Amino acid sequence: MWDAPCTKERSPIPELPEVETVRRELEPWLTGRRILSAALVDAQPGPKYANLKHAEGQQIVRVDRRGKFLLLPLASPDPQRDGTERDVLVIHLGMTGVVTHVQPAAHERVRLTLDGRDKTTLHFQDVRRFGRFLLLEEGNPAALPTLAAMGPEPLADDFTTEALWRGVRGREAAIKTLLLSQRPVAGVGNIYADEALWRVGIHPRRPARQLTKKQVAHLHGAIRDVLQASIEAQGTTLYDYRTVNGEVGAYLEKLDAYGHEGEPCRRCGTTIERIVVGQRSSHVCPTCQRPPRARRKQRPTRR
DNA sequence: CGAGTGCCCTGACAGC
DNA sequence: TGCTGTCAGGGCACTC
Repeated sequence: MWDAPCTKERSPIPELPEVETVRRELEPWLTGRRILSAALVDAQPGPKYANLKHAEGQQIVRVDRRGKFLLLPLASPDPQRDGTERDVLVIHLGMTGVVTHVQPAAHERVRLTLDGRDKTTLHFQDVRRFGRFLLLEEGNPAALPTLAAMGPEPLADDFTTEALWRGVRGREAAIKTLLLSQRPVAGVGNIYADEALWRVGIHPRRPARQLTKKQVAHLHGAIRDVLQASIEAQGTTLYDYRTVNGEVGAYLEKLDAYGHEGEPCRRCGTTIERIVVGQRSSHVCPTCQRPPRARRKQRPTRR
């Protein structure tokens, strides 16, 4: 079981599997509902909550997901716009975002009222305000640059080894930094990046251009495996998380690298280290994941 | 354009 | 006890 370093872990950081779980919960609730009102609660207007008023009167057509973004396309009641222009309600959970029909005790940022008979209020709670809840007007995807430049969905058919290879080939940046950019593939966050890299024995700091095509093929498989397994597990683990106060084992036990600093590597027994890559904490086995040669120190500038 | 850095924000926790 | 400092991290603005 876990020693002290892990007991302070909080609820899971929303990555793709968690967001997909939320999407599946929202879909039957929200599909077809009309938004009667949209309002900020404990929040200041700003780009994170842009154009919310435009959602009023519109109908939620679907509940989609793109990477870690929830996308709710809206149908306008205006017949001139219907079918041609579509606004999209965009929700990003950030670190602490929660969408619920239960009134939160604090930190509610956005509230929607919906038509229908039950669960007619949607609350967006976000303690740390890293999340977003905004309306994206069609034709303005540049308002969310990460979404606009996002790579293929990791579990979709177009995420092939070849696609990942194209996304990382020749790049100088550390492979983990590149994965977190969402550009080679969508939805990979800090936890699953560490997990996938551990599985294939690639050091997170290794410049992407140093990877062989075979390594990229393995990485491609590992990303899919890790995310697929997590999605399958989330149905129960995330639910347990919400109901069993303080219970952390079910979630973290599935991970091999993330959160295991100071523990033996499950493959070779070497102590897992925590390092920083691209200003994000990273967990590596120094034996399985051979570090790249230290960068040559720059010569001191002469004077 | 790619790569790197700092910032946002708040609660949990360590240390004194 | 209560204060101060540190940490966590997705996405974005900014610089070079």
